[in-house]
Amino acid sequence: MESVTIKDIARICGVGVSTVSRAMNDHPDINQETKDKIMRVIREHNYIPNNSAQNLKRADAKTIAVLVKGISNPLFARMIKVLEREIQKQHYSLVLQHVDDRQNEVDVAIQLEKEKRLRGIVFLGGYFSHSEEKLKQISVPFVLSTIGLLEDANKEKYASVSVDDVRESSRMVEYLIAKGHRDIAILAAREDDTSIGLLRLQGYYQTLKKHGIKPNPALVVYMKEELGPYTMENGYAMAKELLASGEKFTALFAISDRMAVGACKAILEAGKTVPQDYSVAGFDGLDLAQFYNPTITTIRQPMEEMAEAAIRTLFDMIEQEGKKKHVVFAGELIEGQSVRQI
Amino acid sequence: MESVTIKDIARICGVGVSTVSRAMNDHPDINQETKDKIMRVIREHNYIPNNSAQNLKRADAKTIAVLVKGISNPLFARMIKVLEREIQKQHYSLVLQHVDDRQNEVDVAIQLEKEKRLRGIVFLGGYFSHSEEKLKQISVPFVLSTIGLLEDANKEKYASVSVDDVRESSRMVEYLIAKGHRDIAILAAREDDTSIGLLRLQGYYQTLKKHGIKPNPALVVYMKEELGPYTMENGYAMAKELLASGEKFTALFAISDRMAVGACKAILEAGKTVPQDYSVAGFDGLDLAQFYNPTITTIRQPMEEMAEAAIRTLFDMIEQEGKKKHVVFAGELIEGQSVRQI
DNA sequence: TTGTATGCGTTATCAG
DNA sequence: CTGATAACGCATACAA
Repeated sequence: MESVTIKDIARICGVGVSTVSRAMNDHPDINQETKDKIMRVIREHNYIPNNSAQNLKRADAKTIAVLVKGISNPLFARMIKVLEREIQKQHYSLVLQHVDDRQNEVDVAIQLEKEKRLRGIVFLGGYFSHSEEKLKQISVPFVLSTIGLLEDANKEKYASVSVDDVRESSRMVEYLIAKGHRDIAILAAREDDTSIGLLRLQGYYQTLKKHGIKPNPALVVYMKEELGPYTMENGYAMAKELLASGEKFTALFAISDRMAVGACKAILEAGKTVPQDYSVAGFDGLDLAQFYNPTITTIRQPMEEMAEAAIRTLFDMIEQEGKKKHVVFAGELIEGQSVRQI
Repeated sequence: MESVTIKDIARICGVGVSTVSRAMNDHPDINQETKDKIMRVIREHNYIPNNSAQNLKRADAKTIAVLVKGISNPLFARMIKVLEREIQKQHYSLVLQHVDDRQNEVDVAIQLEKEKRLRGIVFLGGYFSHSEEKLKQISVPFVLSTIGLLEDANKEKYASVSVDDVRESSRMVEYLIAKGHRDIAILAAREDDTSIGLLRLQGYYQTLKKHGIKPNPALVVYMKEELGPYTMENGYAMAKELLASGEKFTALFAISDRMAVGACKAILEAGKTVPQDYSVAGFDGLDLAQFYNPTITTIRQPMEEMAEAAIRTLFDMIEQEGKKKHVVFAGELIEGQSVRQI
């Protein structure tokens, strides 16, 4: 079952390998007849060029890579669709790479850049507090998306597209306060989180402070490490714990929609209802929020627009070594039925 | 920003390239001192071997590929986790490939097999009515999972792991009938579906027939092509249409949990409730079914076990050109709160 | 224990 | 228009 190579094709056709190569790659100076013949033989023999050899040789493959951290994150599915479309439109090819939870996305990027001849990289998700030294190793333009950017990150190295997680989180807490809530619990990320989870928590604290509400540590619940991050399951466990603590609160802000849904289940199991007994708010704007009953009040992140901005920014950087833009999108508060005025 | 190659490392260390290669690949016969030195230089210079060159050269990389069709399918996330773990345990490496909706998964597999030196392939999802000729081109063992296998498929070529979609669908319809329902609507796949969608629909028809219930074509709703397959959105639109038709029914069987949730929303919007006015059943056993309110009665597919069986079967085939097993798992009916006795 | 040389499958650069 | 042939970066048989 040995693979057929370009040499085999050349031999069969009685031509040189370079002619076969020309036929395949639509080179201009080749006799149409020989080309047709070669292409026919290629098809007959199911010949497919070895991609590794191509990558090794080709000066420039016009491919851009999309690295996705957290394949299960439903937010990304929509972004990937957009990226696929736009990249194809620019006649680039796309290589989609899944990054394992344990893997470092920058390492993967560096590796991939050696392997394929990348022109640019889009990072989706992941935590981005990486060393200057590591970042320096990736030599093509890259843009970070939906990643929490801490203040001290070295922003000259790359572009980014995101929402202001502090501000959006704040927006939601403002809303809850405007609805009359003062005892607002939050289902936050892991205590050691340094990414969007931390930013959203900061937004929470800032807004409470602004309104003269003293934060109650008992109302801040951190994610369970042993459960999947941002999942319904985790939100359920967190809310369960919160309710069991007996601490008084009227609103619950979950930093993801999935956690919000999990929390709702915990509340229902406690014999309470949403929003009569507890108001619940989420974050992300997944279809889940809109289809759940009651619909979940949430912050919608404009994923499609963000994906478009990300890829456009990347192409700008590729075509002209432009400065690194940092585009910040505004989220949108979607009022559902899960929050009530008190 | 030119890449550093093995030659550079060799030059810097004052040794030959083969020595560097030996150092990296843990070859036995190499002086520990020179090895240490080489490894230090490698680290200092952030050298990473070019994977394309390795693939081109290496006789055997012990890698197995997992091809996933439909990245947004939440069922697969759990399977992939298992596959990652098991493949690592066998000291193989895993390459996870996303297959676009428009791409043919067999083509992708053939391509990938040329590029990397695959030892085996796991297909997750996708429609599998492929030509004998195409299948023949993939020369390593492969196993299909959670894919609707039609009767006439040539099963000698590959192994498979799945649930019996006809039977499981039938199981649910039996259950609904036992609960006193006779006017059972179904939210099915696209009318031209030839995969699991068709099988589940067959299970529905068979069971109705068995119980002497004449199928009512008005109660069979097909997926909207313009909306994502198996999504909440699609289920919502389908149920909306069904309700608007005015056709009488007491139970609604959606062939995916997400569609079931979408249907619930449509029912609620019509001013009705689940399960008082309409009973709703799903399929898949996602966490969504369990967290929705009411919890959705569904057929749970044992994804983890199926993934384990799939990879074990694959390794069996790799190690000993064994016969192609076709493992069929039983689903489990999970009773939720969305179906009532009438 | 180490270095040199060859080839993996392509593409690109040259002469014909 | 076409065909040798030299890279691409690495692993390995073989020679030292």
